[in-house]
Amino acid sequence: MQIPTCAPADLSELESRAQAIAGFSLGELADMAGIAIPRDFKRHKGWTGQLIETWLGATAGSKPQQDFPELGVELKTLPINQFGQPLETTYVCYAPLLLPPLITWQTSNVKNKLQCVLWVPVEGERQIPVAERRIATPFLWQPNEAQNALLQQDWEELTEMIALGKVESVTARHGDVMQLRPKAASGQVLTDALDAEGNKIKTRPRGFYLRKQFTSLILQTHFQQ
DNA sequence: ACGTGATCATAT
DNA sequence: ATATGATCACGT
Repeated sequence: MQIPTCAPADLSELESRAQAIAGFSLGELADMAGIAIPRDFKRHKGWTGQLIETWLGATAGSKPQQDFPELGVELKTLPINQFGQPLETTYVCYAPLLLPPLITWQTSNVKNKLQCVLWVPVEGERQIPVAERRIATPFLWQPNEAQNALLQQDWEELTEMIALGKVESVTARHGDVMQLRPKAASGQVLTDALDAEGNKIKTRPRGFYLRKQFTSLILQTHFQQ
């Protein structure tokens, strides 16, 4: 098995590549790719995601769009426990705090990113050495009507808060399936936002995250069928 | 025990 | 500074 040298030409090629790495350990995949394996993720938090990107042929780099733009697919690795339940929330995208005036759910980055996701569940329990953690079964997901409605509802609630200049009163407790949380290198990083009077303020950058309960439902729904 | 808020590495 | 890849770790 070899690292692909180009992006997958179509959806079936992406799916084949994903199925091909299922069952392998992170150590095996890293060795075959000539990538060093960290002892833990304290200083290597995105390591698994980048390893899987390499194996699937995603273009490296940080673009505000999908990982496979020509296929309209976003890649997400998801750390799971021995029962197949998510261990972490899932980052979706940066949250604009100075809202484009005509933004709607339909035109939002969240909707765009979540239209089609290739989920790659990976064993993530800290007791398992990084090299021994295995890739579970990857699968493509598109939100069904109910899931889409939940996401839209949360996006609209959170976006309205931002639009009303109430970013700083939003906590991670808002949102049923998706939350807004700080997303930065440290608590000292500040970006522009608006207060309730429309004045520019400085606040911590935020990102949208999917709650574990929601990604757990996605896994359950997929694997029960 | 768990989720929230904080944090780490890297590219542009 | 923005944005990607996320997990860490403390307070509740």
